[in-house]
Amino acid sequence: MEPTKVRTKILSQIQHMVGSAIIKDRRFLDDEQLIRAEQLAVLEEIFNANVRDTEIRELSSHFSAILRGDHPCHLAIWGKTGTGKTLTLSYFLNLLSEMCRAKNVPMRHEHLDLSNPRPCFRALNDLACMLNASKRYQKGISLEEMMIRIETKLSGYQGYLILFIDEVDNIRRDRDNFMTFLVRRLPQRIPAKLILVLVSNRLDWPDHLDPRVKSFLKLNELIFKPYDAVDLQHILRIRVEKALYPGAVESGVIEKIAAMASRDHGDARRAVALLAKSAYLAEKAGTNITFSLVDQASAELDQDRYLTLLRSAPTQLQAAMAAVIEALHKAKTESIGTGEGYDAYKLFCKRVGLRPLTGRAFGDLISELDIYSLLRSRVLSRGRYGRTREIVVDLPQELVDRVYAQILLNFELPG
DNA sequence: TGTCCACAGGAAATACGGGGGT
DNA sequence: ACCCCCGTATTTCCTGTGGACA
Repeated sequence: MEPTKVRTKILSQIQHMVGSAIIKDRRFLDDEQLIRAEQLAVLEEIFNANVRDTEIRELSSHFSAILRGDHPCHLAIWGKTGTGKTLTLSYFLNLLSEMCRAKNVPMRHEHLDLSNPRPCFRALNDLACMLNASKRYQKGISLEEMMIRIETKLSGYQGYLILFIDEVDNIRRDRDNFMTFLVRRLPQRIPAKLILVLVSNRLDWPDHLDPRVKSFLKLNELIFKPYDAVDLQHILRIRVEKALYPGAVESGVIEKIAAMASRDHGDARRAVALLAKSAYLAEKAGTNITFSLVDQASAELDQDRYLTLLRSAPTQLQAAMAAVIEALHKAKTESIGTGEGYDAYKLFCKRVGLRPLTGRAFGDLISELDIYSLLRSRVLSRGRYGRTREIVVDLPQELVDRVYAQILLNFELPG
């Protein structure tokens, strides 16, 4: 047999034996693993399917002023997570900067990503780092100093400067300070033509802004609508094509995933995550992706969210959660009050050698857990028996067990 | 109707870890 | 080495409160 034939034969045998292998390139199931260029390539295909058409047209009309030498005003963009704000914008800005270069219009753009919350100081520091105006600091330098460094660095630049600030409302403290700097102070002190692109996922975002800043801020608004089921289908098809072998997906599955995701939030990232999880399950089970696997994947994805959230949570928060679970278990009732929770917490801390916090602080931990929806708490007055928070954990028992086990693991305790 | 429980939750004070300037 | 500044976490201190009970 000639070599190539052997090759083909073996390949086809392997193919046959691993007939269950349905994933061709798993990187395309996880954006984190794609390099920037690939992400943009995927995005381009999505745009080619006329998804996000209106948004891109609006962006173009907003920024076209630059090519004419005008100074467009700032831009506020609103859209929920996973509606492609960040990617669309960076795609667009890259394109724009190419055009500017071709036409000899000086333009630079920077992307400040605040997707995890940070205080004003860190945000400024990050900005400074991006502009090479300063090294990375943890603490210790005054805000004023940081601002001055940024200004000095930019003092020689005369062209357009587009600052793309992602998730602005994630600035926890001193947001007004930060905004005042960007909106009022910076434009006055640097020669560049500054255009801010402020992205947020809350519609009411500008409302709790210092009125003085707000009146100063001339905004153009652009809204990213959540993807609808049809958009999501396009997006998923592209992924399926790149990541899976043909025929791996049973008919109707894409439609189902798209429908589920668009019903929830229209979040493309979650749609892709659901596809990925389904594919992994299918591969493990040695079948194609079926309806029931999608359901299963969806359930597991929900649970994973809680577990990863908890894994990276501060120890005190984990201790509080474990205590609540224990107390609830011992009480044999649906709910417990803050006092019982706190007692259990102190006990738990003693067991794992953790210094217990005050009752006051414990209350805050409970509110935080509530925000993460790991538990539900509401204040309840029991008349002469005082006021307390009624704490309930309304997660499936299986998940509660897994959460508890995970916490014990983190404390390196035997189950 | 008033009392009083068992906390909630705001504000200010304090502790702490880390860095800069000199 | 010293002192001061910063942001963050926690404590301390405090006032407030819905309703069962007398």
